[in-house]
Amino acid sequence: MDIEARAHSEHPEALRLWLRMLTCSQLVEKQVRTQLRERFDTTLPRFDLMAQLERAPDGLKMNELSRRMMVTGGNVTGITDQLVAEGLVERIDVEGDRRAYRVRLTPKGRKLFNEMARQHEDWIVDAFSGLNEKEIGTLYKLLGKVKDHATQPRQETAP
Amino acid sequence: MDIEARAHSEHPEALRLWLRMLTCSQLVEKQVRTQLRERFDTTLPRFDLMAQLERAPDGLKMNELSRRMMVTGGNVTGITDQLVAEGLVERIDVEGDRRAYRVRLTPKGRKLFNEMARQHEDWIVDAFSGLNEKEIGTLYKLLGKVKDHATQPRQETAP
DNA sequence: TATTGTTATACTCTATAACTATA
DNA sequence: TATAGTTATAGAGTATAACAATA
Repeated sequence: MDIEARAHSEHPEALRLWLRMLTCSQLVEKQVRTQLRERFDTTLPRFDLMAQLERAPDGLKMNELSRRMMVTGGNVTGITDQLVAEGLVERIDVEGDRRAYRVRLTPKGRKLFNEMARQHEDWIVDAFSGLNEKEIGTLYKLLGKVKDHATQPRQETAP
Repeated sequence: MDIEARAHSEHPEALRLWLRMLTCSQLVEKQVRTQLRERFDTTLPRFDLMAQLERAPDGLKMNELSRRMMVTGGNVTGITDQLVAEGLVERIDVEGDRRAYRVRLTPKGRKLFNEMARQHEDWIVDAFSGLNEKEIGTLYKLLGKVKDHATQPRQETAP
């Protein structure tokens, strides 16, 4: 097969799929951003950071937050500073490594996050209410394959 | 049923699905943005605008571009200005309405876009290469239902 | 009056790179 | 030297609102 024609136009389905996925994500994301701003005067990255912490009762180190949020460290510092100033999260010293912190929710932060999360879930359930349970499961499973493939360390050439 | 408990925690699958979809989109989008910057010194909104025009040989009016790109008009003006300055798109007067333009690709813009689109397709095919054809089709169909539901005019109350 | 498009502005989010302190 | 985190900076991306021209 002509090497130049390798993948071109053989898989237009993948392209159409991507454009549709992007549209769906943007639709839902816009809705969530707007609601977070209007109802809680906050932003998606701030909500995301608190959501990460909600699942980690002992808190997370900055580099772990950075990895999970898929943004570089400087940004996490900025968002954390805001949330600390509002008393929603706190920095805890790590024993045995005076360079590192763990960031965790304060009781106030946890309470606020729970309120936000409850409404957030409603918005999301509404956004996906065009699907039945089985379809949601199928979508979840297929996206899992996409994620796994994209997350796996690249190994383009033969072993 | 208790109204407060209406949707809460009854559909955690929708929430998990959304978080996974967001992750997938961000993974692919980050990859695309990086490649567009490194290889073509351009950005995703610029690419998106050109992609919209590529499908409209006669060009699109600003408000139509704004709607399709899901951003407000001022931003479209800014991106269009950049692309006009580089000779990639042009503004054409609309007969019968001296307020409006149509924006369309120049031959130079079309040529460049075709090059970008070919590589873009490779990146996308690679991103979804963890799925087989049937799975891509299923995913496409399910996301179509999500999109249709989110796009339909809201009608929360009874008719 | 309503619509098309532009201008001006402000803010969030982001990556990069230089930096400090500690390991 | 390497790592954890911060600071400083610049640019992308966005929404909002006021504005001009035309319908």
